[in-house]
This record gives sequence, C-alpha cells and structure tokens, in this order.
Amino acid sequence: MAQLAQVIVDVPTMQTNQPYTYQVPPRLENQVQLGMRVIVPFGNGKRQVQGFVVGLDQPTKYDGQLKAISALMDLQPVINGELLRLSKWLADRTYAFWISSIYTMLPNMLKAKSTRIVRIIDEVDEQTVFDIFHGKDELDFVTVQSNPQIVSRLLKLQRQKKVRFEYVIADQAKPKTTVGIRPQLDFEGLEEARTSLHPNAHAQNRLLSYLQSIVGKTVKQTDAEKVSGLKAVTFNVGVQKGWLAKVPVEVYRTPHSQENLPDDEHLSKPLELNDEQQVAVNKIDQAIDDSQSQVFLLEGVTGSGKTEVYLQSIARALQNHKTALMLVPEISLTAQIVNRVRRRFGSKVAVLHSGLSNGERFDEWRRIERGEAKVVVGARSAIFAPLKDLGIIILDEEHESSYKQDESPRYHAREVAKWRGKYNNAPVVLGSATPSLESRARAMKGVYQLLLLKHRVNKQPLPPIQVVDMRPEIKERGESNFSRELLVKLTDRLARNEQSILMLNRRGFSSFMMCRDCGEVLKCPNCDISLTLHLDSHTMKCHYCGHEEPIPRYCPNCGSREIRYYGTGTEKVEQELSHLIPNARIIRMDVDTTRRKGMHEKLLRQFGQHQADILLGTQMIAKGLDFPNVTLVGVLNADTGLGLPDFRSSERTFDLLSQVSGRAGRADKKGEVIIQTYNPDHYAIRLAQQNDYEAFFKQEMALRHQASYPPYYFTIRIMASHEEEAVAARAMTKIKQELVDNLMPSTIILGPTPRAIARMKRRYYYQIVIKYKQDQRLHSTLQRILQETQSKRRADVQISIDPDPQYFM
DNA sequence: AGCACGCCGACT
DNA sequence: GTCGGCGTGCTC
Repeated sequence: MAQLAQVIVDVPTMQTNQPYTYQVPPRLENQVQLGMRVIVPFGNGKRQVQGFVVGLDQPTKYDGQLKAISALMDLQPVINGELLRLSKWLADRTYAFWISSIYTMLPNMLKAKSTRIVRIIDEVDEQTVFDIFHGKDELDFVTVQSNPQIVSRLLKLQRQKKVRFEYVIADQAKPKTTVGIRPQLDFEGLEEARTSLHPNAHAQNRLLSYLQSIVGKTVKQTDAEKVSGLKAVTFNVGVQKGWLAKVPVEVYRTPHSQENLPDDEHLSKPLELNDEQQVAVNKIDQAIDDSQSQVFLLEGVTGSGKTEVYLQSIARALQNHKTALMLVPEISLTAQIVNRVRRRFGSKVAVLHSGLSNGERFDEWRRIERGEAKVVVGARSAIFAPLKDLGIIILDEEHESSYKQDESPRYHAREVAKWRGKYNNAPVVLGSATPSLESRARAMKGVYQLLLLKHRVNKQPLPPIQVVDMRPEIKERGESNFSRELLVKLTDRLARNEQSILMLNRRGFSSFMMCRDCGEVLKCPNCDISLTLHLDSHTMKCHYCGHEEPIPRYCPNCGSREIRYYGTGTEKVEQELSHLIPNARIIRMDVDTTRRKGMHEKLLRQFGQHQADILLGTQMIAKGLDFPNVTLVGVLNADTGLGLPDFRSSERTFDLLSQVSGRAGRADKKGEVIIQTYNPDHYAIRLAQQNDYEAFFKQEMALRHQASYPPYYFTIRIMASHEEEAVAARAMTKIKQELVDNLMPSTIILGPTPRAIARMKRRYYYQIVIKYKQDQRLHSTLQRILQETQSKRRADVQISIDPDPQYFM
C-alpha cells in the first residue's frame, strides 16, 4: 500500500514547479490514487492548498520531515493516466507550470476555492468584535485584506494568540441534484397500505400503484408526476405515510439546444460519397482498423464534403468500440455543425465550447469521463476531453490560429492532437481548404498523408471573384468604403430579393481620435496604444486593458476643437451604407453587437430568416456560414492585414479571402464575390481570386525559404516586461548574450526589440525571436534562463516563452 | 502565492 | 527599547 505520494501543489510559481512528497496517513492508505485531488499543508504556517497526486511511493531526495496529506477530495481520479502524462509533456514543451497545464485540462469547477478565515479563540474586547467581526466569531479574510488598518489589528491579535488564521479549501464541484422519489416499501408492503385506504382516496390509490411499478428505483419527481399524472401534494402525502422518500438525484446541466436530441433509432443516414471522398474515408478507416497513429491532411475546397468524411470516419471508430474527438474553431462552432453531428450520433455526443457555464461544462466533462459520451465536438480546449480509447481525432480548419492558446500554457491543439493520436494509436485528420504552410509542407515530405478533395459535392463551380482597385475610385469619388461596382451589385441583389454579406477586414486596423491641428492621438494612459471609439456606449476604450473614458470634444494637448475620428469601424460603414442604400435592412455583426451571450446566434438566425438584406461584419462572418439565399459577398478592404510586420500576413489574407468567398452561392443560385483592395497586384489577393492554393503555396514557400521562416525554421519567442523600460531592455540584453553563448551558430537570434505594442497595462515589453532548425541545447538553455530570472525576484521582470508563436506583434 | 525571518528607521 | 516597513528565502 502506498506510503508516500508525490503531489503537485496549486502554487503556480517557478520555485514550486515540482512534485512534493507527502506521507499517506493510514486512514487513506487504500484510497489514494494517481490523478486524485488532495488537500495538503504547504509552507510554515497553517496554510492548506489543493494539489494533484502525480506519483506514488517514488523515492525522494528530500531529507526533512515529511508532512501528511490532510484530506482526499476525490473518490475517483479526475485525471487519468494518459492525461497525467500529457500534462507533464505539455508543461515541458510550453515552458508552463505543471499545475497550470493540469488546470487547463480540467473544468474550472475542479479548482477548489481556497479561503482564509480569521477565528476568535480567546476573549477579544467588545469594540473590536463589533467593528471587525460584526458580532460573529469568524471573518472572511478576503473582505478585509485591502484595509491595512484592520489587517494590522488582526495581526496584533494573532500575536496575542486571541485569533487564529485558518484555511478552508472548498470544493466547487457540486453535481446538480433534483428531488427524486423512492418507494420505501416493497410491493407487498405497498399493497398492504392500500387495504387501509379510504375508498374515496383515488389519488393515493393511484400513487400506490405507481410506486409499485418503480420499487427499488429512484425517479425524478418531475418525471414521476408526468408518468403517473399525479400532483405534487399526493407525493407529499406519500412521504407522510412513509410510502416513499424524497432523495436527491443527480442531474446533468445541459444547455438548451441539447434538449431535443434525436433518439438513437432516428439518426440521420450517412450521405452518398463521391469517389474522392470514398478514397479518403477508406484510407482513414484503414488507419482506424489498424490502430495506426497516421496523420492525414484532408485538403478540400469549400463545399467538397469534408464534414461527411469526418462523420463517416467517426462512425467507423464507434463501430470499432472506440471514441472520437472533433475540434472546430470556436467561431464556426455553430448550431449548424453541432446539430449535424448530433443528428448522426444522437446522445453519444458531448459538446464543449466557451458558451457553457461552469456547471454545464463540468457536467459535459463528466458524461465524457464516465464513458456516456463517445463523440466530443468542441473548440481548442476540448482536445483534453477525457475520452478513453480514442479511435480518431479530427481538427477541422486546421490552419486556424485560434488553435493556439495565447496565454500560458501556450499550446497548439494540433500538437496535442498528434500526441494523443500517438498515445492511443489513433489517426489524426487535419482538414482545411487552405492548409497551413507547415502542414502542407509536411504532407509534401510524406510526414502526413495528403488526401485531396478537388471537386465540390454539388458540382457547382466556385463563384467568380472580381477584384476592384480602390485607388482610382478614391481619386474620382473621394473617401468611401464602397466602389461603384459593389454598390450596383448590392442594389441589384436588393431588387432580386437576394441577400449579401459584407466583410470589413479589421485585422491590423486602428481606429482612433486625432487632432487635426497638433496631430495628438488619444492614447491609453496604461498602454502604448490608441483608444478605440465606441459609438454605442459613447466612450473611448482601450482594447488591451479595458480602460474607458468619455469622447473628448477638445484636444487634450492643444485645446483645439478640430479633434476627429479616423479609421474605419463597422459602425461607420453601417452609417455610410444606410445613407447610400436607404431601403436596405442591415444586420451588423462585430465584437460590440455580439458581446452578449447568444447574440451571435440570434443575429445569424435573423439573417437566415431573411429579416435583413445585408449582413455586415468583421472576420467572424467569414467562417462556416451557410445561407442559401446569399448570392453576393463583398470584402470592403482586403489588404489591411498585408502591411503588418508578421511573416504570416499573406497567408492569413489568402485564407480569409478564400474562406469568405466560399460564403457565396452555396445552393442552386449563382453567387459572386467582390474584393476591394488598394493592392490588386499582391500575390495573396491575385491567387485568392484565382482560387489557386497550389500556386500560393509555392510562392509563399519560396518567400519563407528565402527569409528563413516556418516551415523551414521553427520559431520561438521570448518576452520580458517591466514597469521601467530600461529594466526590461537590460534583462533582455542579458538573455540574448546567454543565448548567443549557448546556442548553435546556425540558430538565428533576432532582437531584442520593443514589441509593436511596447507598453501594455503599465508595463514595457521587449522580445527576442529565435529561429532554429534543430538545436539540442535550446530547451535546456531556455529552461535555465527561466529558472535564473524567475527564481530570484530579479527586479520583478516577467519572462514568458512562446513556442511557435502565431503572431509577432 | 503566502509566510517567516531579519534588518533598518521612526515612534509610543 | 518596540513597531512595522520591505527585501530575501523557503515551502515535501
């Protein structure tokens, strides 16, 4: 039996990022298992913290007195063996704390709330009891923490041993329960009760019959009422007479859309496949059958039926008594795709996305963990779903940068997918119309197997794309977001009662207030970034720290009234559009109109029901939408992303234009696309117009090769920040030297340079970018740099490391 | 993170 | 003398 347990404690710092060894007290000896949560004493005070058991009976070098585990929080492990190993790998790879990577894999509810309580243990004068403790004998320390006077009075009382600081670790993971009905007598006993009933007591008689039908079971009272047709009062009588007991029964918190799941007999049938789809499915099925951890790149144009390939592969995995995981980018995780999976696989499906409450997420997680759900559809973090016996992992739109988490642990879901594929001997399918250059290059080298879908299922040609050069337009007609061609086509659609989608590319866009007299730009006081105007709330907001202030009437610098708004926001475009085409009904979709929960879906539903003629939005409308009545798609400004200092800007522009073009003419009606741009000759725009991914891939690869960027090199970014610019810069110079001294000559080290947004949340940021092919000493060098800089509080410089960064600003 | 310990200036 | 400021080191 286990005597010792290795525990990772919930103290996310560099110095505590290691397992601590605890004794297993005799009363817990047969219960402690790997992956369980425990409460352990930690530190010299009476501090208690939550921790995770990551090892049992491993030898320890520590020669001090071992402490004992205080309590077990779980009866069953919350992390299985696979995920425990994965969490360690993830922490190492992303330079994150082990505890942080454990928490990212679990629903928030499994993170215990730790509270500090101050308790009176000896006579304290009445005034103090009244003032601070409000007449009670204990106090939540958090409520007074920020008041130094109270804190010092409490510390004084502690020294006098009149009060004690205690720790309470409260588990938040509470399953939701409802009232259940449970018969308290057996069949005969209930029959016996019937004999003493008044002849007019029909309801009670019926209750007895009903109870006889559920002897030994527990039924939710709401269900019992429905089935028996009896009222709540009758059940209460039953309780009084001792026939039944009300007991809590566990229920799952399920989001509303899940209520009307198809029952398993009425699932939708698989669709007929074309030859290309059949080839793809056969290859994937073979890998599933052979338990091969092969990675496939499923490259298929919009409408080529990738989803059907996914669904049939999932079905194959289920046939083999395995489970399936399908990731979809958050923004395209719409009801459309979720319902399609649900109609095929019914109640076996669990869905994980950011819209769920903590309770709902926890319950979906438990359905998966218990094996009740065999298919998981979800956004990035669903890659950690506790499915056992994975038979297939699918990443739809694999090129999407949202698969990379932009906070610690900075993991890429694609890398995690490959790890789990290998661990489970399961194939991984990466699907995209415009694969990332990294994936496509691997497919060319044979690391991945390329599966091509060149033809659209409905055999319709892709909509024609027209590129409009905005430069002469502006010269002739002055500043406008709309070219004549686009206006003519919009009006034409309106007359034909067809719909249009307009996309405003906001990537890299700054919309700001500037003084025409002195050139002053209104900036955030905390960050080195201009404030953005929000017409709906009539404020200026900082998109980074959330700072908010009223719209100025006078220039804060020179006092001039000539302070004006520059840049293009959706609101301004909407105003111009409603002026140009007054009778068009417009729905605007951007961060502001969709911030409230459910607004995204609501607006799309309204548009789908043709309550508007034009859907105007930002990038969020480019993905996955499928409206048969849309015959025109316009991109107002195709090139704003091209000027960014980021080697992926062309790739992103090409993706975006390809994606948004796919939104036109989805059904039998012919569609067309208009792209407005100031760079009509740019290869990303020209090749997107020609739908030529292949040519784009070749040209972009040549550029990446020439500039030593991925996929020819790996990249890693180091960031340092400090309140004082010089301190951050100095720390980085030192780090650079250490890198130069230790890394291979073939490794390229760029910087340090101030970041594009050099100041954020009152801190200055510097970065170094490393480009390398392979470098044995890179990992250990970075690890050492982290240790050295973070262990001592070296002037509070914060260092973070981002492997394979998606953005370089 | 939290907490103790230890060293310094300012005060009942 | 003692209180409390913060810099430093440690947590099985």
